[in-house]
Amino acid sequence: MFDHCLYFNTTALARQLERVWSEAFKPFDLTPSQAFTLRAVLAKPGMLHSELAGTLRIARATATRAVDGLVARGLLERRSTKQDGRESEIHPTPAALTLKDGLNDASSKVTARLKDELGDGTFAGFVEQAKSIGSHLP
Amino acid sequence: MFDHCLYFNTTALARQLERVWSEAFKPFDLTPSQAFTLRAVLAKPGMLHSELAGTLRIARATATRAVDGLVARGLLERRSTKQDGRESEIHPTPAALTLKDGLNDASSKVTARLKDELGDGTFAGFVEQAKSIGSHLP
DNA sequence: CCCATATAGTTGCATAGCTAACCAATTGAG
DNA sequence: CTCAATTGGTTAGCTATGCAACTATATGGG
Repeated sequence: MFDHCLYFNTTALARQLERVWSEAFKPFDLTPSQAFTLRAVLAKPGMLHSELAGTLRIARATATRAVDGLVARGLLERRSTKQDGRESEIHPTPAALTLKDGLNDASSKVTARLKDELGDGTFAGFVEQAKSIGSHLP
Repeated sequence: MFDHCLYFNTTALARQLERVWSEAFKPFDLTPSQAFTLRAVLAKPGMLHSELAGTLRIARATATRAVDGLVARGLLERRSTKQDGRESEIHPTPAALTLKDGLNDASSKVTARLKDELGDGTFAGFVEQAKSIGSHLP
């Protein structure tokens, strides 16, 4: 019925992938959103909220809530900057640091598995196209 | 940072497309989900909830709620079937019938515009790949 | 015929996302 | 220097989605 619809097929695929990545991060008891938020901060400790929103391509409000959740879980903490009283830096706690390699490994593993199952070229080509299409949209 | 991640890029694109299609259906005061639900039922009046869930590739519970919303808006109605007391058919109301062509036109228009902006081959190829990847996932 | 099992749909609870409106701090034009 | 405009972040309120547990109705084996 919506066989040729870009919206329909992309959103449906996104929901399927949500399930696959949920499974991958389940050992850490983190959802994909939480895991990606954490990975972003672990890759650049001290980043600001707006920077996180940009990195994750989500709205600032959503970034606020993602950080709230991980602060409550004891994995992130906020520190206000000296220079600008509006900003606050996001830092991983020691507990988060112990997860860093595991999270990155879990991601690599699921990626490698899918590349294997789908074919390496298909995989990379699709991701490139997704980025290219996104770059043409508002 | 997540430049080569299938999950990340697909979900990010899905969110962008959500915005584009929201705009397309705004004249009808319908969200994309509502519009697609309605289009599915208009294409096959009397379909059952589980069939709708299958068509839209969403969970049955989500289909229940989508129909709830459109029943409240006076666009759909439920009718229990004679044969099986568990089932209920979903039918468009007369109000919904007047929207049918408009909705399908709006979809065609946004699709045509994107095909034009992205290139016809890119568009179709991407959709095919999305379906193919989905078909390899659980 | 009756109970165990299966199926259609619903409900409860939770997550993630958005926009719009807001607060607080900074900046800059006059 | 002061006040208007901007900017970083938060809050409120909404939608869509999922899973798990539930209700109610069939159905089929003994």
